[in-house]
Amino acid sequence: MTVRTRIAPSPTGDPHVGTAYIALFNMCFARAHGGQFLLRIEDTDQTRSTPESEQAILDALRWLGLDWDEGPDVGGEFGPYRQSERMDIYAEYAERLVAEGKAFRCYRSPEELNGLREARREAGNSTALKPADLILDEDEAARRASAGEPFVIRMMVPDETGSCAIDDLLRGSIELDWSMVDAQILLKSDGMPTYHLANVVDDHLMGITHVIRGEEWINSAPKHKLLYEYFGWDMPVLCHMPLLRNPDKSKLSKRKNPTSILYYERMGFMPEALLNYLGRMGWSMPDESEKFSLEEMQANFDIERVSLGGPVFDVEKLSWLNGTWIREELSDAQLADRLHEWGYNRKQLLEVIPHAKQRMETFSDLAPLAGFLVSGTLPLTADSFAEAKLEDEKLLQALQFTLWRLEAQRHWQRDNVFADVKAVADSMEIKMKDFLAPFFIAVCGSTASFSVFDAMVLLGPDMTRARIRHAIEVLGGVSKKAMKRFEKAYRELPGED
RNA sequence: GUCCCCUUCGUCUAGUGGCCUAGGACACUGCCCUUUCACGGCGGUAACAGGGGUUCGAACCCCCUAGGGGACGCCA
Repeated sequence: MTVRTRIAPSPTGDPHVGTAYIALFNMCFARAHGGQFLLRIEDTDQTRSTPESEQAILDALRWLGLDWDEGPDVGGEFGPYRQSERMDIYAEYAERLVAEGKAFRCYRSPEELNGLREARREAGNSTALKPADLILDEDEAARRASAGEPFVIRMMVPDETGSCAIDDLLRGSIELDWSMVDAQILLKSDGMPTYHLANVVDDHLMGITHVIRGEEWINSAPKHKLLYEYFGWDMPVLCHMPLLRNPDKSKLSKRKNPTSILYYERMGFMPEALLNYLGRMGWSMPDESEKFSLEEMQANFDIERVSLGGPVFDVEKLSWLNGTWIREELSDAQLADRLHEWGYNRKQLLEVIPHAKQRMETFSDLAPLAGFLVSGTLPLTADSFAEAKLEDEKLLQALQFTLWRLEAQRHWQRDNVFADVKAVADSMEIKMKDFLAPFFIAVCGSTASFSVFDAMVLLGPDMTRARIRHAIEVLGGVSKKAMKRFEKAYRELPGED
């Protein structure tokens, strides 16, 4: 048995807990059956992945204690788990399907596609574009081809009304209507494969026998099944895990919850405890114990014990669990080592000292000056913001707008963070000095601190955003109605789209 | 809107037709321990979404309804 977790770097480079969640279950499943557990990095979208964001994910998984086997090298210089630069192997497979009439070149422009979808919608059909919608007559196709227009390769799909049966390890047989299945793009106009092609080709080449992935993939399973049939390959057994949820039950997202593994590390959670908690999401030990190690989970793993309701990621319970790990599993000496390793080491001290030194008269000044860097959620109340000169609505707006802006920031460096904050201040026509006050309080816990931008950089994106989010909460939060108003105002700000 | 998945305390879950008067954990709460706060110990509040079947018997099987979620991209 060989299973594999496919990893997609997020645009911001944050390693997502959902990735670790899926990886954990893949790994336990594989190891419990004496099989292999492989990783595969998704690298087909150049706008998303960078060497740094890929490395960040691998590091985060290792930090959690997850390890993977060295699988077959599917074609690259980057090792077994990493997709190669030799993307041409996918083009070859795509062309093979074209030659066999199982895929076709599509020269349609984005505008044409929108028009076609609109037409289908108006006709009361699903918006799934079918080959019949897309294929141009021979003359036009030849014209565009000779004009050198960009094209993609799409797969042929049935235009019938029946359904496709997909077998899921946990859910049994699922019937999906062919009407919902569009002529999926296999190869993009830049020559890169989409997930669907790369996924099938890689899995075949890597000898994958079981695929455990998120529930969000159920709907594309018919495409994958079709591709296996087209290529004449054996299809792996599919298993779709429930999705981790926000407290409001929506799919776990950064906007509503800290989702980055880095946040939990920064917050001071033990990797063992975080992994343990992830293992309790939708799964239970046969004896229902709450605290267990990765080894224990593997030893007792049974995929049948996965429950299908989407579990809400509850930081409160995670905190309790982490507490039990600290108290029950760590000797005093071990805890000292962990603390040192975590945030009380020379390297981290050297990062703070340049900012703290000028403000110190005695060594004991350091803790009040820099304590916020080794804190989690700051103990703030609405009164904490009394010093801020902004009126309530403006204050919330300033925090919310900046938070949105920072959520989109992909390069967490001082200049960029500064530019983001400044941009919002300028567009709201608030003086920087007044604008910054609430951020000092939200991020540093006080207006008496060194540069809030340096603080944000030292704290990292996840902790910074979590603190701003927390500030908004203690200030009473933004009501649904106000949120609508804010979103509108935010869009209308100069410099925002 | 269309299709798919899901539905046990507020949350994570046990439960695979009789062991269920539905068990455990977090949170909340009462008491004990304690110079305080925690930790720990002992209690408490709290759930089978609703309606129809099947069955001697249903949280569990089937159907309908409702609710939640997901998918409908040259993102994964």
